[in-house]
Amino acid sequence: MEAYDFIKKAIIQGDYKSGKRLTEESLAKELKLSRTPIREAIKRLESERLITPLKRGVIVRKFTREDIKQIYDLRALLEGYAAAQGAIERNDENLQKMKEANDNFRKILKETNAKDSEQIKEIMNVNNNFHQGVLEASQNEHLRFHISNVTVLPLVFRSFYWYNQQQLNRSLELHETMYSAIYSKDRERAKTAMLEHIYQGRDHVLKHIEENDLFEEEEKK
Amino acid sequence: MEAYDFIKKAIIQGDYKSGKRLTEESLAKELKLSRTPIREAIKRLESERLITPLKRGVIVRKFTREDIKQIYDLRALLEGYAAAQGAIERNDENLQKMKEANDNFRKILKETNAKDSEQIKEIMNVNNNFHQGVLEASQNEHLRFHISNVTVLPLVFRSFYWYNQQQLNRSLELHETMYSAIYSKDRERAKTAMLEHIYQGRDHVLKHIEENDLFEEEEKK
DNA sequence: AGTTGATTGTTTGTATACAAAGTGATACGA
DNA sequence: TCGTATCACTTTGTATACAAACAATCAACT
Repeated sequence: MEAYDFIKKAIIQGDYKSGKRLTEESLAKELKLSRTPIREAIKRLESERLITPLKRGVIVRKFTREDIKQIYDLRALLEGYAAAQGAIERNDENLQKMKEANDNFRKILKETNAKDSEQIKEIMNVNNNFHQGVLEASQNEHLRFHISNVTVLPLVFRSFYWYNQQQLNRSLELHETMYSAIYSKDRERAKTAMLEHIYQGRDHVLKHIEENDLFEEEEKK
Repeated sequence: MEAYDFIKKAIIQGDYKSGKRLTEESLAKELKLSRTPIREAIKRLESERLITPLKRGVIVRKFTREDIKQIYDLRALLEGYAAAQGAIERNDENLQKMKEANDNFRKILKETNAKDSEQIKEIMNVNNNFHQGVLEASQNEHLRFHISNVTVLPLVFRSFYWYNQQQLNRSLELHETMYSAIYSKDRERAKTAMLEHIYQGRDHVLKHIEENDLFEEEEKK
């Protein structure tokens, strides 16, 4: 369990890069554990598809452009639905959580113009809290589970590092639109804002990896 | 791997019933394996949420009415989207597969009025093939993965056992509507038919378990 | 009688040893 | 030089042993 959390975090944060080979023994040595708990962690990560099985051992999963597009489409579908449902089902606690996240978001953007890594972590955090709030508002545990599997990808996680100030402001704006829509039980407006927010993220990520040529192309035959 | 398949199948088919305690040793004895491969299987099933971890060991997951509703809502969302996308992205191979499934479906319904368990298995099979075809047509691997995790639940799997002839006919009808909609690239009609098909399934399952009082209620405090 | 504590047995967590299977390198022959 | 066979090495798969955590039972004390 400890091993699972450690490896998962390392993958999401990009410490273990795409394509990196993970062998049980080296992980065991690094985490000072035997191979047994490592094996369990690997099996779980495999079924979450964060790692790819080879004929022999596993590597950290590689994502193609096509993957990114598909994943964001899926995310838009799921989170759009969550926003729409949330607008109907939300309770006071949910509203509270969303509001708090947005207040903090605004505070962070106001206080500092410096884009240091501390600020980015805080932004990732409030962004996460807000989405969490929307999800909880939807009152659908299963929806929540599937979204969390879609959101956890390294590229999604790291995307905030490449946002500029204007994009961050737009994000906050959309969060606040969502909040007010969910508050006033406006399904459609909540959904629309969520979709724009997510597509903003998608375009941003795609552009970033295009510009930086971040994809090692898959092997050509 | 072998252990994983075996246990998963047993759960889906209902051989291991909801709430059944699974201990590593007894499974090891039953499958004539050591505990190690059993452990891996259990970890995977846990992350697919087919089993629930206890403080000590695991049990086959119990589903509540609320679970069923949420799962079907999710399935409608995902498969509805798959149908809509499929109507745009489908290729000849996809169409072929869907058509074949439906032809077989019709044949099965025509040939036999007897509702024996052999027929039911065949129907589950063609139904599965058709949905598979729609999924493939959507050309979204990630969508496919998530749907497969939603569809695999015991109650969903077994639902065909309780369909009557009229409901089966209606299912086929909807399949054929979907096929023709996807063939002629009619997004909306494809989606609508899929939604009706899935909600038909949901209402059916809910009614069945209501009538047969299939839920042991969760413990009351 | 009811509550608490100790004891015993069961089940999981972790480590390790050994077998099996894949990978790579080298040497030999065509 | 190229291909192939063999051998050594690495890495995973499985079994098993032991330790730790938990559960259940029973007894003793209030």
